[in-house]
Amino acid sequence: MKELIEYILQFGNLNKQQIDLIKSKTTEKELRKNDYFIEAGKMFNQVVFILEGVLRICYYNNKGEEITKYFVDENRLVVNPYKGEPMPEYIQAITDCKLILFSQQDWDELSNTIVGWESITNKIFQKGLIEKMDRRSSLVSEDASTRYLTFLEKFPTLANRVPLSYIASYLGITQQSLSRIRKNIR
Amino acid sequence: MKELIEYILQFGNLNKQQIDLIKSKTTEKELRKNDYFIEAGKMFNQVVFILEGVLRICYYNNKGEEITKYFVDENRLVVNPYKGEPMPEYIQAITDCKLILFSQQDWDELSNTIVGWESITNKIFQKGLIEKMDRRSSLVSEDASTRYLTFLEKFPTLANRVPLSYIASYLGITQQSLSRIRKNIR
DNA sequence: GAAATCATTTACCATTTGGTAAAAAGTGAT
DNA sequence: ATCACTTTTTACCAAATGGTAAATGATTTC
Repeated sequence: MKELIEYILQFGNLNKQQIDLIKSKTTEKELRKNDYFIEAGKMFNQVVFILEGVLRICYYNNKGEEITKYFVDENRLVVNPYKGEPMPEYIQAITDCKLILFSQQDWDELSNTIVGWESITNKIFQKGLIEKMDRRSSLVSEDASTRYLTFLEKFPTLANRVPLSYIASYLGITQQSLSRIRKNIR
Repeated sequence: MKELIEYILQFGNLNKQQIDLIKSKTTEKELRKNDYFIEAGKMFNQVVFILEGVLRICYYNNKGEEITKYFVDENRLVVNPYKGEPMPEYIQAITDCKLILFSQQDWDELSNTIVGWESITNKIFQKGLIEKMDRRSSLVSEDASTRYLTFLEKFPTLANRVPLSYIASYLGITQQSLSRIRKNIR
């Protein structure tokens, strides 16, 4: 819980009362490895903070291949970018996870009590999007080896606890190619 | 100017007085084809609305190749995602352009007078980012032909007025490859 | 309108990546 | 330890893409 509060305080100041109010809205949830947290087509009306573990966002492309779009690990918030619409993607636990949950409603209604809450949540959301964009941008216009090396830099804690097939589809290559690349790098 | 106001009104309601205030903060600017609007490393403290023409955002990768990261065409706002930091990328006019400009300060200070302005600008910014992400996401995990076809769908007005070399680098392929792909599609 | 310049296509071959399949390595349960 | 199962690596060949260079086409300038 400390981690969550520290995370939020990066984006604005809060007093003890406000922090307690935020805490009072949380629930905890655990996921087992391979559990789906959200299925595509369903509503995702929660805000999620990852205490432990790794989630991935994935979907099926028009050839029916499962594509990993993004990874999210400890001390990050997962916010629904398509508020009010069904999720177009799956959210799956790659490892066992411990999560802190807010209902989207509670999360939004905190702005009725906490002055500046909307500004904080907008900053959080925007920073997340910009970071995601930055990480995905390097996946275009670089060859596969460079993409893998960049992945290792940008997700330093992930390489050893995520199946290679997920990393391969994140990088836009087959797992055979990724295996070859890993061999050449050694 | 009508186009700008219509654009903003998509994100929230404004009365005539507020609209006039917004209008009073604008200046116009024209660019010739190939002019750089912003150079990498310099500050970009403006908000730009494109009345006519096409801009591109580009940079040089670690191999010194010029990479087109994104295109922006008519009736879109260009907002600096790295407020307070120097721009890491160039913004260049691909065609002759007519722009409407706000200084970042004027743009931000409108929230002192217009209730809900911050909410409107956050929505604008977030929608832009989500759209950009959506467009760029399909560039990973699809083969080059599919990427080109997707580009034609997502930027239907651009194919005929943008040099192919820019499109190629946006798609992450050489212009020779793009030329081959275009030949096969015909 | 001709020359010069820039953009696009084509050609050739080298390199990278994909597709299919099998082998090897790792994991978990009994 | 063995078996069943999953993940990762390897191998082989086909297909796609890159790199270099030249030919064609389009645009600008004088």
